[in-house]
Amino acid sequence: MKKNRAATEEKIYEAFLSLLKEKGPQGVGINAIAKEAGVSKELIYRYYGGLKGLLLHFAQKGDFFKSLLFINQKSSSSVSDLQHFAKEGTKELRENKLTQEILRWQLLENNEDTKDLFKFTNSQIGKIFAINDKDTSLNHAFQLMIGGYVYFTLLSKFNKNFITTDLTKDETWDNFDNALEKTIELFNKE
Amino acid sequence: MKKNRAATEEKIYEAFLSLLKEKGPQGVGINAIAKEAGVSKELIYRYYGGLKGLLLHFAQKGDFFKSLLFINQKSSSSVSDLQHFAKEGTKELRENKLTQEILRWQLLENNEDTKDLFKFTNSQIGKIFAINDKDTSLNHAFQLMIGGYVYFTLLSKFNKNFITTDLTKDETWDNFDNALEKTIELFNKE
DNA sequence: TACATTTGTAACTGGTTGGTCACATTTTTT
DNA sequence: AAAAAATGTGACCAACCAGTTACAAATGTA
Repeated sequence: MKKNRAATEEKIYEAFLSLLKEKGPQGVGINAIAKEAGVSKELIYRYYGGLKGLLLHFAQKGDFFKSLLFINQKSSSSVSDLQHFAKEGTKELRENKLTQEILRWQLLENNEDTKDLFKFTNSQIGKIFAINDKDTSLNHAFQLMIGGYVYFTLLSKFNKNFITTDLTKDETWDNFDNALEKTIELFNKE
Repeated sequence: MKKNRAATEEKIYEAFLSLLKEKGPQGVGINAIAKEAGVSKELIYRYYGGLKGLLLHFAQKGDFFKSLLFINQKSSSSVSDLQHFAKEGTKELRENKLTQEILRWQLLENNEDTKDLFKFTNSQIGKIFAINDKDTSLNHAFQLMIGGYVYFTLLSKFNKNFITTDLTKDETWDNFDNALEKTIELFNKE
């Protein structure tokens, strides 16, 4: 057979991304990655230093959130800016499966292996939604609603509904977007 | 040794509850439960029909949310009622580890075994927070914020922070409560 | 007392996990 | 060409998993 380390490393990394996207945190094990990549698992240890090293590589490369980098240029301040960030952010969140699975991961564990990955993800999330540390009711309400958006997005993978709300309908997400927008507006008016 | 089926069944059930509360969904396996109960795992199959049956028993007995039953008497309508439900609900949610782990579970899977359990849990959550199916901005905003509260509660088990917000401080949760309250107020005023 | 039923345990099956090892083959260097 | 280094594979290990089986001991009943 042909031998090509660079290509093999790429196959392993792509297999990891693919599995994380499809199966979530539970799906990324050494055996599963090796099988998906069609390669001996020994090479994962040799080239990346196991799953731990693979995660570190992932965190440093940081090519989740790729499609969002255009946003975090300006520093938000005005109300319409905040509304814009919110709308763009929620849309992206719903479409980016990889990010969703990392966020799901944070609800399951946080050990030495995942530490760096989560740290970087969080800073990116903060930028996307323009979340600052102002101690205002609006900011707290905003964070709560972003958290809710994340929650419902993750929930929708396995559950059709939250109580009576149908998470599969586009209308539901439009309603959430509008409620978020209106809340910002109301807080700003008073 | 002494033989006592009723006592053994209780030991198994308590072991299950204990493991779910401490270790979460990942912690409740047949072997772990049997070990925790100090009993042969065969008995779990014989008395409950395995994990599936144990979950069914749990769902039917429904003694999570025990401490909340006093709430869901009245049907919410007024603004102050909604605020009251929100405040009591969030407080209870933060204190009830068992409920938290079931909610976490819903983010991981939803199969034939867990179906009934989740169904019952959701109806209880709906009652606690007096969530109805009115198609208003306030209702959507409210649901989003309750979702956020659930998210941050689950997140706080493994993560100290959400972006810059310290989830370990009581003050943070007070801020969330106040923001929730104020949002209801603002929506009602306009 | 003798037999049947219930309660309980321990061992075993077949499968999966993460991790390591010895070996073969290809590529590079001398 | 010969030696050395890099690349890749499959087997192996110990630990775990769910589930089943065979058997022992206690309890109930005839």
